[in-house]
This record gives sequence, structure tokens and C-alpha cells, in this order.
Amino acid sequence: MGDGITVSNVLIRKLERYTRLSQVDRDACHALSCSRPRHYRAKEDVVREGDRPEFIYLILDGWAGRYKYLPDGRRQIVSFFLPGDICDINIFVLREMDHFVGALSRLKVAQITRGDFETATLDNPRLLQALYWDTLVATAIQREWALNLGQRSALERVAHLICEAFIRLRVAGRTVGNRCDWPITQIALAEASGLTPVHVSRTLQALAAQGLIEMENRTLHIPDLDALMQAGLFTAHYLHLDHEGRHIDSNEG
Amino acid sequence: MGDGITVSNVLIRKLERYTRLSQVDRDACHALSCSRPRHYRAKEDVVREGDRPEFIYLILDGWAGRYKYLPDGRRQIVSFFLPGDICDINIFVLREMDHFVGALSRLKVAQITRGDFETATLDNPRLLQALYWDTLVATAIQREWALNLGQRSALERVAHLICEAFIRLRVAGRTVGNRCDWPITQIALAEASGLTPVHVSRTLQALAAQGLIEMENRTLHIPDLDALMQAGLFTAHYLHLDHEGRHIDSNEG
DNA sequence: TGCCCGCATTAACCCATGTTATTGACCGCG
DNA sequence: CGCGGTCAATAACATGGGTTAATGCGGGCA
Repeated sequence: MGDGITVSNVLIRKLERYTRLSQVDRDACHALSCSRPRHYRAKEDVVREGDRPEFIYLILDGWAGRYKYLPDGRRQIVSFFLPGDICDINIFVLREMDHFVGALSRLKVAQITRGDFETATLDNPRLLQALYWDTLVATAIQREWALNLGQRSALERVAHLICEAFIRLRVAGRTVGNRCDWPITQIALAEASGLTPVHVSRTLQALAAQGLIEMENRTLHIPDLDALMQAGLFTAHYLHLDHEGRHIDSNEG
Repeated sequence: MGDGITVSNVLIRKLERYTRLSQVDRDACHALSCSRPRHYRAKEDVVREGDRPEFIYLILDGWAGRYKYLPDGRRQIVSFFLPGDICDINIFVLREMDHFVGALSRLKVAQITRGDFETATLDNPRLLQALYWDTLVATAIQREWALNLGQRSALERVAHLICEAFIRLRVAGRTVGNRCDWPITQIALAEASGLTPVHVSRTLQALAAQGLIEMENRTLHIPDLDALMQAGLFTAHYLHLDHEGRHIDSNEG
């Protein structure tokens, strides 16, 4: 769980959900993971609104969040970036960023230039295709978040966010059994769920009281994932994990 | 406003926000607009969850919505499709649809096959680039909706939705001065804003009472757009309309 | 090692929005 | 031309989640 030893495999592992990569694809992928590494502390900004797009970011370890502000300071996290996630491969089409990306925990990323990206994908159409799949999944997640924010109750919403994060971490190989690191604060969870920190605290306690989650030492334990999914009205369809007849493993490898 | 005479220009007009298209690009674009036309009544489904992606849809007239259900029937509209909008140019990467698309008013679309699309873009990299820009703007809108649903109050939220729709319609050339067709029901507005129809009714009346909107005969009139924008905490940055030094016209051409 | 600040918890109170129900207007279809 | 169904308006009441504030823990930095 986040020990860093197999860091360069998170992206490959995830993309192989979608397609079988050749050794050349895997090497290209590995090269991307080794682009300039950069570390951040929790709450540091990675990208700021108004910036000209400069890098594609690959998350190697820790959690980041994409967020937007209202003029009076209210803030919404509109997506999580977890290990193996890639930030906006098409970003260079835009002139400037319309949002922030910030570290939600200690964070390690690879900064990928436009040139690095083109080098990696130019002769690897399968890799490029897999990266497009990943982008489409990211926008499917974005849509699901609209459903989450617009229709689910507080309890459903928090349960749903936890299920989604857990499954995504599992796909990246960052879970052990039904446990995973849970490095983010309730404040961040509140900003992502459109609730107040006070109510997130209540809600997590309600989930714990029902035996649906256990947290200690920044580690999350989910005794019965099916039960939590039911509480969050969660189904994994929108993550499109079963593309070539593969299905979600009930355990990680 | 929706008279259909210049229907084939909505897409061209919008894309020229981003780049100057050559005559060849425009012709290709026009060809796309002329792909198999199809009409729907309000509330008919265009695409159903679980479908294999078959067409790319170009909206020619009327409004459509992308929506998702919870198992108990709660429903969220996660995006609007307005004239000139294109539905998911990359859709063929996915195996099946994870959501519905339905008509929110009488609707006219062009059904574009994978082959049609490839023909149109193969030798027109500028057109393809412009379509990618449009896709990125669509996902930027999706993020803004998360902010809308998560942080804005009911009044701000409805005002914001109205501003966004109006500006998008203006870009497509579907406004006259500060008026536009407003063919959708308060029920649809409620499903898009995560509110109840009852509260949307109250909220629209509050906006009208403040002189921010006027509606009659399915026509919307915005006496003072700046004031409405302020009420909705709306800024157009996320629509990325100013790509090559262009800016939002204060009136349509 | 100790201090300080950020985070989680808890409590009491409140209000924005949801709920349920009724009525009337309009419009498309027969 | 009239009927039925959908949509909007309104009212009375209910509640989920927000607000404010106080407390204590714990971990990172000096």
C-alpha cells in the first residue's frame, strides 16, 4: 500500500484493464512514469487556475484533487487523482487552466512534457488508445459525481465516494485485501462531497456504527464491500473495467 | 431562434470560436451536419444505458440531456446538449453506454457513423483539432456542474444554469439580442440542478421578482445579463471562448 | 522533547430546501 | 371542439444538513 517499490507499474497495471500492452508499450509507459519526478506536501498547489498548460501529470503516489472556487471562497473538489491517474492528456489544446490541482496528501508525480508524451505514443497506437480509454473513464467518473452531488443523500454520497476510491485504488494495485491507505482529511472529503466537515464527521461515524467502514491510523478497512456498495448505491459500470471480457477481481493480485 | 434555416451552420459557427476553418473544413463540417437526420419528441430516448455506441450525435435543433438514474428512480441530468453540440466523438473506445441521452424538447439531430466521422476528419486536422477543443470544453462544463451542484445555493444554481445555456446558445447563433427560445420544462431544470420542481418554480419566481429574467411563451428574456451572471456567480472562463484572442460578443452576429 | 496548529468530535440551534397535496392552465390529440 | 394528461403555482408542514462554537488530540517542526 503505497510503499513505492512498484511505483512505475501503477499506470501499466491500470491500462491493462483495457487492453493487452506489448513490451514496447510497457517500456514507453515506464518511460512516462520516469519523467521528471516531483514531490509535494499536502495542500500545495500543483497547477493553478490561469496557468498555461505546461505538463501532463502522472500520479505516482498519494492523492491529488482538482478543484474550483467560487468568488467568496467556497471550494469544490471536482475529481480525485489517485496513483496511476493521468491528468488531461489533451490539455495542450487549451490556452489556460480553468481550475486548480492540489495535493491532498503527500504526493509524488511525474511531470510529462508534450514532447515526452508524443515520443511515448507516436509509434504505440495501442498505448495511445489505452490512454484515451483512461480519459473517457475519467469523464465518466465526472458525470457520476454530478449524479452523486445532485441526487444522493449525505450517507449515500460518502459511501459512494469511498467505494469508488477503493475500487480505483484496487485497479492500481494499491489495496491489500479489503484495506487501503486513506491519507486524506475529512475536510477534503467534505469539499468533494459538497457537505460540511461537521456533517462528514457525523456521516463517517454513522457508516462506522453500521459496521460498513473502519478507520484507524489513516488506514481504511471495509469489512463487507458489497454492503458498502449497497449503502452508496454504487455500481462499477461507469468505470468500464470489463472492456475485453475482464471483470473486477474480488481481490487484488 | 430555432427557425431551422441556418441549421447547418451551428457547428461551424461554434468551432470558429476556436480556430479559423478552411473552406474544406467547413465543407466537411457541413457534410457531418447532413448525416442521417432524425427527429424526436420531448422525453423520447436517443441513447440508452447498456447500448453499444453506434453513432456520434450532432444536435441540430432543440435540447437534449444526458442523464443517469439511481436504482430507486431518482434521476440527474448531467449535461445539456444544445444546437451545435456534439455527443462524444471518442465514444467508440467504450464497449457500452453508461447513461441515457434523451430529448428535452422537440429535437432534431444528425446521426454520424464512425465512417462518416473518419471521412470528415481524415484530411482535415484543423477540424479534428477544433472538435477536440469542443470535447475539452464539454468536460470543463461537466466540472463546472460539479461546482454548481456541490456549492451553489438554489438561486445561484438556477441563475448559473440559465447564464451558461444562454451563452452557449449565443455562440451557436441561437439568440436574438437578450432573448432565446427556452423549450425545456421546470422538471428538466430541476433534474439538472439537483432541486425539486417545486423549488425550481419558487426560484424562477424569485429571479423574475428581482427583474433578472422574464419568461413567456417558452421564450426567455434576460434584461440585464451582467446582473444575472452576478446572481449566479457566473464567469465564462470555463467555456474557453477566447482561444485566439477572440472574446464573447456582447451580441450575436 | 515540547509546542502549536490543524484536524476531528460534539452539541445546540436554525434554515434552506424537500414533501405532499391541491388547483388551474394549457396543449396536443382524437 | 372537447378531453385527458402534463406542467406550473401555491400552501402548509417536515427535515436533512448547515452553522457556530467549544474541546481535545496528535503529529510535524523548532
